[in-house]
Amino acid sequence: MTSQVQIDQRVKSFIAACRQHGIKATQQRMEILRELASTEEHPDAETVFARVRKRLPTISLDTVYRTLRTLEENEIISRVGSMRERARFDANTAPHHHFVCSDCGLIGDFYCDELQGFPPPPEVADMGSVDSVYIELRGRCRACQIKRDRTE
Amino acid sequence: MTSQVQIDQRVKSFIAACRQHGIKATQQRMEILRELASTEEHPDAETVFARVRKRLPTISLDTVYRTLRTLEENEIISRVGSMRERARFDANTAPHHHFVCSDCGLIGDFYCDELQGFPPPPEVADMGSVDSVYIELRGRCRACQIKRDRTE
DNA sequence: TCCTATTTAGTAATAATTCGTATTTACACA
DNA sequence: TGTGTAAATACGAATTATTACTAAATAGGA
Ligand SMILES: [Mn+2]
Ligand SMILES: [Mn+2]
Ligand SMILES: [Zn+2]
Ligand SMILES: [Zn+2]
Repeated sequence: MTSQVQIDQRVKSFIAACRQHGIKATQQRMEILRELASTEEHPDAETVFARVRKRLPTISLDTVYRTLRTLEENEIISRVGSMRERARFDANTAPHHHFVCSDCGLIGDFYCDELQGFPPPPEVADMGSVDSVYIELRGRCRACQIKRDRTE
Repeated sequence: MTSQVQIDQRVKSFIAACRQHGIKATQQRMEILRELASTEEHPDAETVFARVRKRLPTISLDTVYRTLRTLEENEIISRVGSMRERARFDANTAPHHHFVCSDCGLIGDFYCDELQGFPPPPEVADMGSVDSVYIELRGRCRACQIKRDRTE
């Protein structure tokens, strides 16, 4: 899927991005990014650690976690799902979706028929069968927008 | 928003649902459901615990967690966000969404322009500003479907 | 070359959730 | 209306992913 040339290219542009963001293009960061860019399986931190360790035997798990966070903050990689927050529960059984404020954690319901009856694209059928659609709109709630405007 | 009568009705139908599912309608379960049905704020386990405790002072946090899981398994309530245990990372920066197998955790990419440019409904604009759309199709991957067919 | 951000190692802290187990309780049925 | 029993609870302890200390070593990059 992803050729060696493409991966090398990605790492190269990462080095440029580091300069832009003012962070160092360390060996560890480059190898962690290379590992992630080489797979489509969306690995977890432990998996990345185990694989990068083959090439950089002294790397620490701590560095992997720290680096993944740094890369995410700089929007070089992303995280699947909404981990690292506690589980939130919902007794509303009507079909609906959520707006989530990424500053304060507010969760609001909204209803949308178009999204509700959305047909899964054919490429998904190849992967498996879908039994539910989870949709989350992420942004900043009114209150947090105001709060943010005041502090800058 | 939700009237006392409606909440009582919900608890009453929960008792019937318990009979259906073959689980016991305990005081704890009823109060936990009542608490969730009384709010639109999608509380976490600790919050439910704190509130239910006012009415059932001897309830344990463990019971709250266990009950929320039971209610979720019986599809009486739902969980906002992902229930995954470890964070998963992604170096694919192209706009895309995910198919997630709830049996084995497989995560696959898919692309869909209609979803991509989807306009947030007006009720969402009242809540705040949206900066990203997170979509996850949940189901069972090919391999897990086969595995499941064999064991039943 | 040299300054300093970053990594390492190794341990400890957190924090959400789950487990072990003795005890209690819901409820089917006698 | 009592009673037996599987299911559920309470409580503390355990687990697990992740983050936080530290001090000393390393290595980017100007
Ligand atoms: Mn909701
Ligand atoms: Mn992806
Ligand atoms: Zn907010
Ligand atoms: Zn699967």
